[in-house]
Amino acid sequence: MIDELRQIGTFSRRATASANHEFASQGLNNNRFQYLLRICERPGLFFDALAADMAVDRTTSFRAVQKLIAEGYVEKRPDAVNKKVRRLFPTEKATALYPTIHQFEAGVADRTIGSLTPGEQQLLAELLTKINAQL
Amino acid sequence: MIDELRQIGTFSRRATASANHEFASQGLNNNRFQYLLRICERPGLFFDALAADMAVDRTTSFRAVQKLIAEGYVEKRPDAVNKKVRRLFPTEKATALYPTIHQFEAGVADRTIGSLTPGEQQLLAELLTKINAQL
DNA sequence: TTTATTTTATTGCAAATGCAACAAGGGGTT
DNA sequence: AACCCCTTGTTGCATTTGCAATAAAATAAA
Repeated sequence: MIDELRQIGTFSRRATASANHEFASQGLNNNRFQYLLRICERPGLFFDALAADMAVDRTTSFRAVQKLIAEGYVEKRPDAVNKKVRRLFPTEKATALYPTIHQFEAGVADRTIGSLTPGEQQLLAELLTKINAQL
Repeated sequence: MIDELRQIGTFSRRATASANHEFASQGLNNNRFQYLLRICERPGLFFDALAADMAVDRTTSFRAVQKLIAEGYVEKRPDAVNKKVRRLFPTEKATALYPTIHQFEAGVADRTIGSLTPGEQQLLAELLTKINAQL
């Protein structure tokens, strides 16, 4: 079982490294492409929810998003009712770039998971959901 | 398919984060527990082979191992025939600690992948091998 | 053999990471 | 109300990370 655990790790590192390399020229390396994808897909998300969602360190996530804000990809707006939360929204610049990043991610998914039969893909999804629920 | 890709990522991060936290008190955080496991299991491995094996950056791997050497976990020895390669070996201190780290990793594997039936585990291993071969 | 290319180890440097801590608001209890 | 705990955002600081570059040995090509 340890072997599966390690295979998941190396696969994950290889996949994210390829996207980081791909988007480095646009300042979206260091997993910033990932944060940006999530903010585009769930606008209004706030800092800690984003970090929890991605299962990354709160402060690392915070600073990555701060950089996205500084680069003009994300806008931070105060919540209407809760004075503590700052909601995150993609800018025009981000929504314009979103299809490209999404397509790259879809390409990786297609070249890897797409090599499985539809039945295997379905099965993989179920197995991943099961094991993820244990952590 | 993108969802599976992301599930693999979050699962991987959660799993490695838990081990990093577990062994931080012994200076084996920042994935150093992983490097150490591999060196214990394949003594004589050299720097670049280790990095390629784990699918991590060469220099990051190099410095992590340098720290393991500084902390007395690993010994670096010149190869007999090839003057370029430095082979890595676990010290007494490392071999003494190995069972504990291995057991922790096995525990994570058991609590997650162990929640699947034996048939599902076999299937997961096959699916992971297939998708890993594409990267 | 000589030259070129690849492999392996290593360092410089700027940026990212993550633990610890803090501030301040929210929500619950008494 | 007053009190306490939890949540959310934020910063300080030492360490880690990773791109780029270098040196030197090995291998391939000429």
